[in-house]
Amino acid sequence: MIPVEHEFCPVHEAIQVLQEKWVLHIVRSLLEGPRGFNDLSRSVGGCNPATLAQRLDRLCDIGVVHKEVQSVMPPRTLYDLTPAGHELQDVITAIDHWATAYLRPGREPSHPVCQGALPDGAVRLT
Amino acid sequence: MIPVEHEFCPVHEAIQVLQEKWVLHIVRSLLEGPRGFNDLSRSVGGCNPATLAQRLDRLCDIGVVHKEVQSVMPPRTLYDLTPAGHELQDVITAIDHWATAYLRPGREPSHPVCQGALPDGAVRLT
DNA sequence: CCACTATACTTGACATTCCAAAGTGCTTCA
DNA sequence: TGAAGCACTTTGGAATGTCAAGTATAGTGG
Repeated sequence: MIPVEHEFCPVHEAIQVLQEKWVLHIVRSLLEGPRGFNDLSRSVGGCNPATLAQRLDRLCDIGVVHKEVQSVMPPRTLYDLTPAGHELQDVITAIDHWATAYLRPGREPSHPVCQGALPDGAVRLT
Repeated sequence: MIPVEHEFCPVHEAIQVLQEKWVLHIVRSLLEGPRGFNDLSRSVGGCNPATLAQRLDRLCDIGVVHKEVQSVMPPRTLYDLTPAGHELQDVITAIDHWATAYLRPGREPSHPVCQGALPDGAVRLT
C-alpha cells in the first residue's frame, strides 16, 4: 500500500532516484563490472558527459556507486557498485523479464534488429 | 549481457520507458486499482496534469495502460493497467525490496517520518 | 434554487534539465 | 612526432517539465 502524504515511503524515494534519466542504464552497465568514465559512457550509450558526471556524483552520495580515483593526471578513475548497488540486480532482472516478455520494437526502434516470439498482450514501442 | 550498439535490446527499451518521469509512480498507483485522472494525480503525488496526461497517452500507446472514457461532459474517465501493465508488479516489488532494505531518509527527506532497522550498507538520501 | 465542489483535461508562460560541441593537460601507442 | 585516449568542465541553445488558470457540466448542501 502506498503511504499517505507526509509519511516517509522508501519505495517512493527509490522510484525518485531510479527514474532519473540514465540512472538505470548506468546501474545496468556497472552490474557487468567496474568501468572508467568514458568506457561507462559508451556502454550506457548516448548520455553526455555532463549529465553522466552529475548522475555518478549523486549515486556516490547516495551510496550506490563507489568512485576510485587511481590517478589524477593523467586521469584514471574506476566506478563500481557498492553492495547496495549490486542489490539492484534484482530490479534490473525484473525489468529484463518484463521487457523480453512484453516489449516489441515499433516501426522504427532506436536500436533496430529484433528476434524472438511475441506472447499475448505484447507491447509495441513508438 | 548488454547487446552491442545497433542491436535491439528489450531491456534498454524498457528502461527508456520506465525512466520517464512519473511513469513508475503512475504504474505503482494503478497497481492498487483503476482510478480517474484527478484521483490518480493525487495518489501519484506532485505530477502536474499536463505531464500526467502526456505520460498516460504514451502508456496507452505502448499498451501498458487502458483508458476508458465513461462520459465526456461531465468528464469521467477510468485508467487501468493492461495485463502487460500488471506484470510490472514484479518490477515494483523488486524496487520495494531494495528500497526497504537499503534506503534511509537523509536529513530532510521529501516525505518525512521513518521507521525500521537499517542493515549494513544502508543508503542515505540527500 | 444557488453557490460550491468535482471531473478531465488544455493552454501559454515560465523554470528546470539536458545535450552537443569544444576544450583541458598529460600519457601512451604508432 | 603526432594522434588518440583519459576524465571530466564549460557554454549556449534546445527539449522537457511545471504552474496557474480556465473549460462545460453534474451532483451536493443549505
